[in-house]
Amino acid sequence: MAQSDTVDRILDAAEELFADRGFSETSLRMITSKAKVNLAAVNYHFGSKNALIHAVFARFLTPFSATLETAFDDLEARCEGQPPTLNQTLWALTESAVRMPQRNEKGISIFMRLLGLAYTQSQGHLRKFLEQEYSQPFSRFMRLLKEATPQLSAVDRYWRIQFMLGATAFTMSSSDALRDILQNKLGVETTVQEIAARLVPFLAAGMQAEDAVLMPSLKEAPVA
Amino acid sequence: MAQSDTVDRILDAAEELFADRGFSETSLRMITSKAKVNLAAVNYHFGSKNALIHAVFARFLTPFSATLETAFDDLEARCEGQPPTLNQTLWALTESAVRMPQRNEKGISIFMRLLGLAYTQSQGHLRKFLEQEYSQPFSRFMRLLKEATPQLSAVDRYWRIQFMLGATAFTMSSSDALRDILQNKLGVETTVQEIAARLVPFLAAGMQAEDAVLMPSLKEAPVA
DNA sequence: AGGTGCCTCAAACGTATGTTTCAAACAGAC
DNA sequence: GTCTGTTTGAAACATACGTTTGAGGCACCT
Repeated sequence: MAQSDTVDRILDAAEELFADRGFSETSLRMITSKAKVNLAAVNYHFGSKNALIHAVFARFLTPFSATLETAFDDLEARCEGQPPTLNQTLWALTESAVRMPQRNEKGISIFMRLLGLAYTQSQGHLRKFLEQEYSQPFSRFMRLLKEATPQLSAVDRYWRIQFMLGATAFTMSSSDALRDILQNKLGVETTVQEIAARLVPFLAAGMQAEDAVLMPSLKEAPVA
Repeated sequence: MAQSDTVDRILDAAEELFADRGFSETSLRMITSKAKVNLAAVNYHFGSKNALIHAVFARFLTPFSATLETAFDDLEARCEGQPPTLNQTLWALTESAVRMPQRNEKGISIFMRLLGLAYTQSQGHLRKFLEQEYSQPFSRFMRLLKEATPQLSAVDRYWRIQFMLGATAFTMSSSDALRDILQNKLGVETTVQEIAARLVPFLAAGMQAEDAVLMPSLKEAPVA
């Protein structure tokens, strides 16, 4: 075997198991036995379980954020000073994700689920790690979003970004299960690319929705 | 003390801790010590930790699904045969949630987070429990959605419902953290009602977006 | 007073977890 | 071949978990 292919085997097994079962619910013994590796190897190579979790994210996120930066560079160059539209920005992100070299057939969806879990499970260390490690492309995406939706108030934009993130993370995170259901119910096959193609228009439309009206309950029952 | 106020103290503590930290990350010892109750009381009154989780959901969900049913009844009666609009349907759901009698100041948001966790954490027993216990109002909501969006193909509708579910579950599931961020960044206070008031227009707009176009990467770079 | 159910308590049980240890195996340099 | 630093191996460690136990308390009934 190549020099310490143990490390990669651990990362592969951990990535898949974390995505399937969450972080706390995945033990080191599950990981090492799936990876066919000795238990102590994890602590030897990574130091701790938390550090392993960080490494799983870093292996995907570091090349991805580089890809994303150049995609944004291209986009801004093509727009010559004018701010890119919302659709363009969302597509730049989506295509960067979809075009990432994929380790196996499950591809991007595993990682989408991991990102969803990172936000959902209250693993303080993970959020802190992600925020301080990948703040640059994140901030840039936020800036592009802001320039593409100047009509929104900061608060509206903030919440709608959360809604976008939620729709994306949730859908992608369970896309395997959802695809199966769709297959059984309607007999339709679906790829991650097609899901993305459906998701982006949904997100763009929601992002550009009319301003929220007052809640009907505060006045009368809603009509029409 | 009143007859077994222990049960309620356990439920209160469990509800809050589960919402804060997730199910696996919350131990019975945390719950019983927060509730100022003996450790064995959980297994005595509920039988197991999983059964306690179910009880936490049932305490909220059972009255809620009753409220929701009457809300749907009212809505359909008001529409006199015509199918309710998408906005009406979403508002009926939202208002039913918001109007639930709240046990404490944190109110509905704790429970929204629990529902999000239920979908996110891969606790098989929980999803099974929720699906077979509350399938009726769920199916009814789905039927209303279908009648409110006749222009969508079944596949489009299916995916967009997942997007809605994701935006809702994800946002609500981390709404405390998000509110804190918003508080610190922009100095704005936000109630769950206000989040819901922002969420519904976003969802409705996304649900009714124009049909998805082909993915730009399949042809040329996106312009305008 | 005595007895009966329901409940609480402290302690223990068995198991699973993350981590550590230390000897053995291995690779490459001399 | 021998030495050196790195990696693997089986076993143990300490801790935390969910659950069970059995003795005790308390209220209520006859």
